[in-house]
Amino acid sequence: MAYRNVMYICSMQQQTYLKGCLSAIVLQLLQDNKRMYGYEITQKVREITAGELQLTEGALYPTLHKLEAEGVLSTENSLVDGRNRKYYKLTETGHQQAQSAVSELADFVSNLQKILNLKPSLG
Amino acid sequence: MAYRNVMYICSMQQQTYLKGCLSAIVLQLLQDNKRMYGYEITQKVREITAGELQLTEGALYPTLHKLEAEGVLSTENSLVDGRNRKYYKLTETGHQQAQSAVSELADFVSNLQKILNLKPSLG
DNA sequence: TTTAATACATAAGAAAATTTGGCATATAGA
DNA sequence: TCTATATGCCAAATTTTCTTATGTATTAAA
Repeated sequence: MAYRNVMYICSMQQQTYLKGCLSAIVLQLLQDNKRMYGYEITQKVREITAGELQLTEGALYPTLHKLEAEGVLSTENSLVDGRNRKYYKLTETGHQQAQSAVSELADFVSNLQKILNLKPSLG
Repeated sequence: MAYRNVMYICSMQQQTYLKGCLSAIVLQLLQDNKRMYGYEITQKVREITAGELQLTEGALYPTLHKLEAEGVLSTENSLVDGRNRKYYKLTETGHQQAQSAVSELADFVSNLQKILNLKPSLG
């Protein structure tokens, strides 16, 4: 059985901050790429963040299933090199949801930065 | 009885993204301000983010208690205008923890931005 | 005197991710 | 050939964390 917990090479703390952002990250990636499969998403995030962020499969797949159940994502299966892949892409309504989720996340990030960059107050 | 749920004027979505960041936000504010009390923290965040982020008391107070129990924060009570205030400040070890937590959060924000700003891939 | 603001606190429940396990195929190395 | 690694999907139990809903109490303004 293969060793799975690659996570420990990442910052434990940053993983904590992921809470709540996972759906938005998935939606953003699916706006940038027409279709992606689960494993590909985990690798993409790892690549973009130079290994600093690692989506766990235990978190990702339930999220994908939930988004599909909500009608935000649709799927199509394909067999590649003898291995199954399940591609996800945004539905029509999914595109709208993705845009609003991503813009809200961007706003949140901007608010976080305001807090982090805050100069010491006098008093 | 006073009306409590001021939260509905904020973005529900952004509140979701808060998950996991609350402690780090508190620690950052306490690095910028020698001491703060709970209610003050909620108002400070509201002020900094122009009302876009609202820390709920139900989330904040347990977090403050947890950080105190961990030895990150210490408290002192004071009576102001007939009302009790519980001031929190960073302990010595708290300062170190605050620094690492905040820098990790900053890294996380930077990673999020990489994901959000990602240009569409070819293919 | 009722409402709103200030100020603390707790408890039940939901939401979301983690942990930990499972299944299966392909490939490279010892 | 045996093993580890990489690829690819999934689910259940648990834990963490926040939301929602209260409770208590003082001050001030309408």
